Amino acid sequence: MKRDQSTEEKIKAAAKKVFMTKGFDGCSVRDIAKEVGSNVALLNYYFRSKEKLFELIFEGAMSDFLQSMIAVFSSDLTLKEKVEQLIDKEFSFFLEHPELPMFILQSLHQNKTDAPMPSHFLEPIANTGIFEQFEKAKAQGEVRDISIRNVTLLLMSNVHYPFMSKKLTMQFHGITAEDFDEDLKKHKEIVKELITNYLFISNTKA
Amino acid sequence: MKRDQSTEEKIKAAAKKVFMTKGFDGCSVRDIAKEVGSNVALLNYYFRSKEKLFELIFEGAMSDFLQSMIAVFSSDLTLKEKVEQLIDKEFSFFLEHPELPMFILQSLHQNKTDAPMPSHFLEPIANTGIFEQFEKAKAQGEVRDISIRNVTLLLMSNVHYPFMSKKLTMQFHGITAEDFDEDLKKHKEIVKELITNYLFISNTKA
DNA sequence: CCAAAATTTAAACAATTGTTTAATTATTTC
DNA sequence: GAAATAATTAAACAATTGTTTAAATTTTGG
Repeated sequence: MKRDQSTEEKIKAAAKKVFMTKGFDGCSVRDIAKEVGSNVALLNYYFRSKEKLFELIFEGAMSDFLQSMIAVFSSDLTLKEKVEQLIDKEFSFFLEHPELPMFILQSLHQNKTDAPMPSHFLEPIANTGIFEQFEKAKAQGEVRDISIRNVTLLLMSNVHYPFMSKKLTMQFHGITAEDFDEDLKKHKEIVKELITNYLFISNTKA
Repeated sequence: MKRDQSTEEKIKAAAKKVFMTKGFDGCSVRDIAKEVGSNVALLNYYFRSKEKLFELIFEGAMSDFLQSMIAVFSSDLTLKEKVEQLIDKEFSFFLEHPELPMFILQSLHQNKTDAPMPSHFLEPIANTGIFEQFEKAKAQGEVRDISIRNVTLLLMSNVHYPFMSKKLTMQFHGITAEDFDEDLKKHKEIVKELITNYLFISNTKA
């Protein structure tokens, strides 16, 4: 029977921190144990292996990653408002979890998780009816003729990439982290205007 | 004295392939040796250590990464033409080196290379006069009032990210690699229109 | 309070890591 | 062609890897 709930949670928190910053290959189980302040064997006592622990962390991260979209989509707003809100919400979310995009994409890239994305991640998004709302707006000529997949790629590019490219951008321009954060704010506003201007046909409210 | 130039090159090629796909932490020197078809000791005979070998590969990758920009910038085109050409060229370049953006950003992210970007990477770009051309166009009202850093972030986001997000996007939409490649082509055209429309004030040719 | 169960630990496991050594093979040089 | 040099190899190095074992400690339940 569980004696102390917080031990398992402490390990998960430590694993999340370490995996997120160093990646699966970039850390050892002893790194995580040190972060917890306890023994290596404890990790395998609660979670059966480094891989199992990672999968757990990854799933949680993926969940967070997608969750931030759902609230916006299931609200009662126009499509244009949803796009604007999505950009706002995603930016403030990633400001608090700046390592998330890199962690997700890198883990997928190196097949650290082979399974296809579980439907319990994707169904909630589909269930918001956002796709139907988009197709309807397109049919009514409120929205440019563009596939939802290309809209997604456009949004993700402009929302995820900046948080992955901090080091590159700072080195490229020779600027400080503070400078970069300023650019980030500006970028958000640019992207909002850029994308809504492009997507939505003027003189109608979608 | 060198007996066979191609041995050193074969190791570099193998190291590039392995590092690019698996990352520094994701592979062992024996993985590379196996790819070469020879002994581990040979790697340290030509390059002193795994780290030194990696730094060499990384620098080459970064050089390629930036090189693709320079040709466009130093050409004799209008700013708008340069932006359009840059997007075209970058896309065809990354179609041939799709792992490059992920490799660069991931390596920087995990401080696999600590050194700041050497000036011999950045100076050639500055020497093309692209920055001056941009500021001039801005002063003449041909270009929207936006910083060059934000333009860069915009371009990089839309050009680099798609190649990093292939797995995520495929899983997210449940599509095949062929589907994704189609989306990529479309994305390029969208981005070209999107960005030029946004940057350049209409009824003038920048 | 005491046995049983759950938790935590230290220690050891074999396998793998990057690197080095020393011996072998191939090439160059005169 | 023989001595010298360069290239390549197999083997071993100590350190680190993920995992397991078995003992110690703590908590639980009667």
